[in-house]
Amino acid sequence: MHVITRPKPKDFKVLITQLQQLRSCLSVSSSSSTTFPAKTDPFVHPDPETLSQLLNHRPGVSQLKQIHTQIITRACSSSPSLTHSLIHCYLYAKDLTTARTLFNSYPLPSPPTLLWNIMIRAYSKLYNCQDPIKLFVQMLALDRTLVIFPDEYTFTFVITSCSHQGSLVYGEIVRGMVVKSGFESNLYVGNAVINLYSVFVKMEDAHKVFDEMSDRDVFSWTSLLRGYAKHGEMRRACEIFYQMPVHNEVSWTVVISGFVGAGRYVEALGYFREMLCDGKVKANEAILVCVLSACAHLGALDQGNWIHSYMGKNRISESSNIFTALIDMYAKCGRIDCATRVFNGISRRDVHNFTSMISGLSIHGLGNDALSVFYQMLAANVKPNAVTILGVLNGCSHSGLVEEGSSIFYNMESMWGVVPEIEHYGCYINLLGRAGHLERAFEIVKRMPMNSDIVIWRSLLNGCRIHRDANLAEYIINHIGQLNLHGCNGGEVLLSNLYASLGSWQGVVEVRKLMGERRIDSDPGCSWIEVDGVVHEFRVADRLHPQIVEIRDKLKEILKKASVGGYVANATQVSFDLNDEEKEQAVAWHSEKLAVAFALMITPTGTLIRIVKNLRTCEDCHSALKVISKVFGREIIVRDRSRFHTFKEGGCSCNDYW
DNA sequence: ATAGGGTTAG
Repeated sequence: MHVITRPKPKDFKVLITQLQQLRSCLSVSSSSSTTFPAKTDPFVHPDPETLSQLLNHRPGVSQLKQIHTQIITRACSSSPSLTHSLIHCYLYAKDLTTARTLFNSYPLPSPPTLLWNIMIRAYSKLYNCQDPIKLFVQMLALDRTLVIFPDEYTFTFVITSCSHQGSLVYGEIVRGMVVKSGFESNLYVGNAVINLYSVFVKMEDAHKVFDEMSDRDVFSWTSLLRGYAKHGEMRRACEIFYQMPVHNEVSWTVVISGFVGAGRYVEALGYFREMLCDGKVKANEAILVCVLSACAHLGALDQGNWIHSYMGKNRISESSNIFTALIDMYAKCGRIDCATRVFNGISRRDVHNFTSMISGLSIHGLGNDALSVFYQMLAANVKPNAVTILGVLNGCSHSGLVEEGSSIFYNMESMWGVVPEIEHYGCYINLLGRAGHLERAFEIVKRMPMNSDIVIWRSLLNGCRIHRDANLAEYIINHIGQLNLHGCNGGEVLLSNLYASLGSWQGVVEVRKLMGERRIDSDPGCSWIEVDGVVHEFRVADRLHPQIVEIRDKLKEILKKASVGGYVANATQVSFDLNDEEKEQAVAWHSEKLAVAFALMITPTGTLIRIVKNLRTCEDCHSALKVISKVFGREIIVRDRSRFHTFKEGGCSCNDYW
């Protein structure tokens, strides 16, 4: 039994006085002033009717407990209507435990359907919780003579709960009952079913239910839309989006986040702009978080800045999510100073805020700062999560902080309860490999509790490449061969790059042949550059950009000047998705070089150039950009897949360690 | 009553 603290009589007096005032205002009962000073002192012993009315005013937790105490001491806790109100109030106050206790002690024979429904709904909001289904099963097991049956509300909540907790099996069982009982024609129930199928990407089923519905609303459309968007089927998603009769904040969010999830950031921003032009829907927090994420991925600083000021003007509340997204955006757009300013302005920082800041410092190669924010976080009693640890380890890795990284890696489970996943191993192995502790790294790979994946091998081989350890590299390649890892995409690219950097052209040719047979493509390289608020996208050997001919000519000219400045083309990391004639040009047409040529072509002399790229910068581009920064007197900031490189006067901020 | 959002190693 739960313990209820006795109320302080004084608090209670205030409450009852308030109620009396309220009654007289509403003139609910003109006689109330005469009934109160009756036989017993109402300040100590309010009657059940007063208690019931007090409950109707949605009291806060402490008042609620006082009323509850009174109900118990006045011996009216067996009153169904008072229990009913109490349960409502405890759920409103988010105290599910007490609500459940009351529910369990509900006077026999059974709580009415309404109470079952609100209990199930309350649990379904907890997401990862089996209780809605357990309750539903209990409800079904009731003696049928009680005439307590699930209704359309029950089904809506139970199915929603199945979607939340990822239980398609239960969902389909419940759906069967829905169909039999005829409740599927109810709009809310039907929508819940569509959503269920969409969450599990069973789009044929979702569509079927949708098509057979007699009436649909924006929820039906949005649930269907979300199914396609989450699955990355953006063509279908857009079709549905344009068929919808109305668009609201949620439908726009689903489309924009769908493009972000599919890595199509330019389109995500395009839809955001369309939403603003459309003018019917104002951006809210959810949409801005998505859009900031798109800006972060693209390095679209101008648009990110615009959104930051838009939030100020439109008084969008600065929630934790927004702070996290802003820090991430500024950090990934190269403005670690702005990210820090946002971070410093947060009064109560949560895990996500800290994590975003730490990861941001790490990609800027500021390992020591990342570590100090991490320690600051621990001092503030904020518990790091799996992502936080990845961020710090990554920071250590970029700055060669082997001892600090090791200490965090070996203590993460005991100190913060974060079990090392393969990502953490990958990060740690990367740290050791880069720092030249190749044997130690390899030992860990062999002792890991899980199978190593291609990322792990790539980290190790990258270490071999940096420290020119051909023996270990060969050994690892043989090892990978035995593990038959060739089947997974990325393995082939890795192998061919490695053979190439070891100078084994025989190996390169073999792998390339294999890739051709299996029709394996490497991820196409892609760079973005924002000029005057417009993001330009360049792909390897791009032919799509409207000014591509000019850009190519400009690039030839640039490389000619660069070679005078000491640049020598280096094709050891050529990707092999090109044919022989294109091969010699392959390095020359890497997307970041095209982007730089474009920037040199259209931006004023001396302007800073900022480029974002989806893959790692190859050695050739890295050395070319160093020379270009000197020859053309430009600072060039490139964010590649793993970190920032600031090219200035012939050098790079990463000190060639990446 | 039912639909939407952030950080994530290389």
